[in-house]
Amino acid sequence: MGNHGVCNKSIVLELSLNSSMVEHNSTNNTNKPCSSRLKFDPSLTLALSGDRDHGGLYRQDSVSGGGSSLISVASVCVKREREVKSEESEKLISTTSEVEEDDDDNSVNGRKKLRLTKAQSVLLEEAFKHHSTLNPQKQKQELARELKLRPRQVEVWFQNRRARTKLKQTEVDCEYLKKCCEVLKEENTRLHKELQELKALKLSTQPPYMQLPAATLTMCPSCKRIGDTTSSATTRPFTVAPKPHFFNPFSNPSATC
DNA sequence: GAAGCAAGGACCATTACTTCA
DNA sequence: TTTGAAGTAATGGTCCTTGCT
Repeated sequence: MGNHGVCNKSIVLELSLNSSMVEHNSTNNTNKPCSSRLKFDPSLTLALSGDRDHGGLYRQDSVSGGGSSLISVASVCVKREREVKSEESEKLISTTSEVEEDDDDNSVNGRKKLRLTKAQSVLLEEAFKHHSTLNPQKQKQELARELKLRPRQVEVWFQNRRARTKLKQTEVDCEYLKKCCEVLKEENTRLHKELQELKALKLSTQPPYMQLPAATLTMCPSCKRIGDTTSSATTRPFTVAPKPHFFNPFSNPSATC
């Protein structure tokens, strides 16, 4: 009953901005790596399952005007038919009767979970180390025969294994980003502190007449001058800087203060 | 060559079952 | 013995590519 999926969504959203996100080396070069899909459509990764009814078959429904359920059910039936056919052929390939007995049990509640043996898991892991995807098809068939499993089971195992790998990597990346964030926060705090100190130092070293409210006397960061002291120094010692020299921190977002 | 369609494969989110503390 | 959490096999949906017509 794990809520891995939900957690994963938020993590993926965070990491979609991170170019270091693990690209699954899709040995099947026909398919795009998953990250390419996630990266540019974070809303998709956040969508709940109910929000996903907008593509493929469902889109066709809206065109035809019929209820989406009708078409989707029909398509599921077609798909199921296809799967049954492939499973039938797979059964012919399968050399063990063990699996077929399980299938009979399945008819009771629709799904019974097979636990892979240690040896099977080890062999699958070994295969996964070599290639994270089953390519070509022959490999799946061979592996299935070797493990005395159905090809579909091998396929599913690889899918789940890839998902697990990705989840682990995502968690690692997430930890790394958290650490980065902490470091940046500390750096930010340090810089703010430093700035305050510099400001205080500046005020204490200025002659008393310079210690006027900032609104009346402001230093221009570009020319480092306070007002126009050269021209009017004799008559008016203190003047507010002319407009171009008046520093407005709000119109200059790059300024730290 | 372009368009439409079906099949197949990969990925994803989710479900449901098993195991274990 | 019960229960909740974690692990994981299995399912269903979507998207994309490929091959055929």
